[in-house]
Amino acid sequence: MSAAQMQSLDCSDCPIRHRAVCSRCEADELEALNVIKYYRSFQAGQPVIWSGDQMTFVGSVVSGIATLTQTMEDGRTQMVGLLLPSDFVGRPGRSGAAYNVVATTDVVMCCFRKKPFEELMVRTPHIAQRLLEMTLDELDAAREWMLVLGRKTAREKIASLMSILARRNASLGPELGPEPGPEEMPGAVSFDLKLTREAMADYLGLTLETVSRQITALKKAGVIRLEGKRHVIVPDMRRLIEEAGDDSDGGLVD
Amino acid sequence: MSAAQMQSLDCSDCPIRHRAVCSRCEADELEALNVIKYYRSFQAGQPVIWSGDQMTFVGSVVSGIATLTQTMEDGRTQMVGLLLPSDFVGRPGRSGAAYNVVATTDVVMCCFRKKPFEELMVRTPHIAQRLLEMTLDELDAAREWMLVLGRKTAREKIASLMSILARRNASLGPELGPEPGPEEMPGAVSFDLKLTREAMADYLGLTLETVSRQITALKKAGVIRLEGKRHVIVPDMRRLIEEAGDDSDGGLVD
DNA sequence: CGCTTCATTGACGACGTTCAAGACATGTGG
DNA sequence: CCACATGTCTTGAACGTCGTCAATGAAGCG
Repeated sequence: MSAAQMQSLDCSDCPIRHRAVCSRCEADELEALNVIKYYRSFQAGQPVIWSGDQMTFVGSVVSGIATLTQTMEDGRTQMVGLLLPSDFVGRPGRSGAAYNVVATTDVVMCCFRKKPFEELMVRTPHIAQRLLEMTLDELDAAREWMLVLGRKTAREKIASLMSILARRNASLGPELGPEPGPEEMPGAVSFDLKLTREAMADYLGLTLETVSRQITALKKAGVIRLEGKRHVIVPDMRRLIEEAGDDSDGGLVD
Repeated sequence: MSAAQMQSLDCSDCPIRHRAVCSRCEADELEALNVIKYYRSFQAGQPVIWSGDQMTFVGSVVSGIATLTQTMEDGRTQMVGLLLPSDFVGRPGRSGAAYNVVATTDVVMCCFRKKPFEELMVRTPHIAQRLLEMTLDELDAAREWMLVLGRKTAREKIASLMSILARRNASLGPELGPEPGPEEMPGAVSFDLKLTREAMADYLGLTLETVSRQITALKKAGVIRLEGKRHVIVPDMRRLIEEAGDDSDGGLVD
């Protein structure tokens, strides 16, 4: 779906209607958002925002995947966020971007002009409440990630990433995830790996060579299977979670 | 200041009045908070909350330092948050704690009974707004930290930690930070290191031996000086920031 | 077909961990 | 006052994981 095609869509038909920052909004609130919103497309590989730039908008990822990265002067880079559909980009109350946002696949964003959005947020608790909830979720994810970065081995890191992607992919619902292939066991999970080895390395604080080696190792151990380079089949999620070093099943605390 | 001593204090005299979750509140809002609040002390080394436990309260650190940690079954632990005065503990809308919170020094907390606090938050945008702001700040800090964990060398990690502690210590204001000693240069920064080597290791994803070695190395290089084991003097902040691998001066993006 | 991009594999070495011993400070009991 | 235990920190030596450098392979595209 391109930005042009989206433009004609009503919010109530939006694929991320029930998960995005607007999910709590009533009809009149959606209408208020509608007047300050516009859609924008980004091609795979294109930057969405560059660290330090002025931000003229905030918004939601409607489709595609984008990455949030930080870079040191000498080029070392660390991914600090993985933006899937419904995730929010930008920080109200701050004018400059703190991170690089890059479209990893083709991306469509639902953008709100920043100033009007901030004003609207003050008047619309439903938006602020949802944004708080989403920010708290992101903070939890960031903290889980810190354990991965700080304490896990390369192999556990790869298993953790696979586990996260499998879970998030599943939670998008069958219509957004890939169809289960014919040869997959019931209970098996599979997903498309939409990141390059380098992007995975930046996610996990590894080199791309180590990523490649550990993927091969997990494949040889039968923890995952690959179809092509980018489609992953997990025959047994519990096994994968074990390899990730996570004790509990990773179910969310409530 | 003990919990008992705090109990008699009015919110307007509270040392964290202008930074905590209540900082935006008007007099009547403070009064509403006041009826659901109570103070509680924790001795150094004592747990405040254990991961998985039911949370009966949320609240602010009034004085002292606490740590937020995650632990794997085999004992590997990663610190995911360092709680200084005015920082908020607990997540509204969730009943179980996701992390271990441990008092590193003696700690006094201003606690709010969780249920009433959540109800109050719905009616009081000033609280929700401030909480959103604080959560966004924490998310930024977590992301900075991810770069440290994923991409920096042991030496850079230590320098980064020192740099963060020096900065946060300074921002607490002179009355909360230690007095500048007699022999310190103007422009020099100094602070008390209120973490053990092991806590620093858990913060940085290192072993305590590596922490010890790198501190010695920075000392020998003249980047820092030590008075005893726990008081750090930074003769030249720029030098320290260079060692941390941070290009810009670490000033906040606005 | 050559070119580019992405991924795999191997050899080697550095950095940080592991294991172990010892230093130093503080507190306790004989 | 000294002997001894305990907790924190430092230092050394050996090891291993992961990073670095380099060659090769596989897939897509003009």
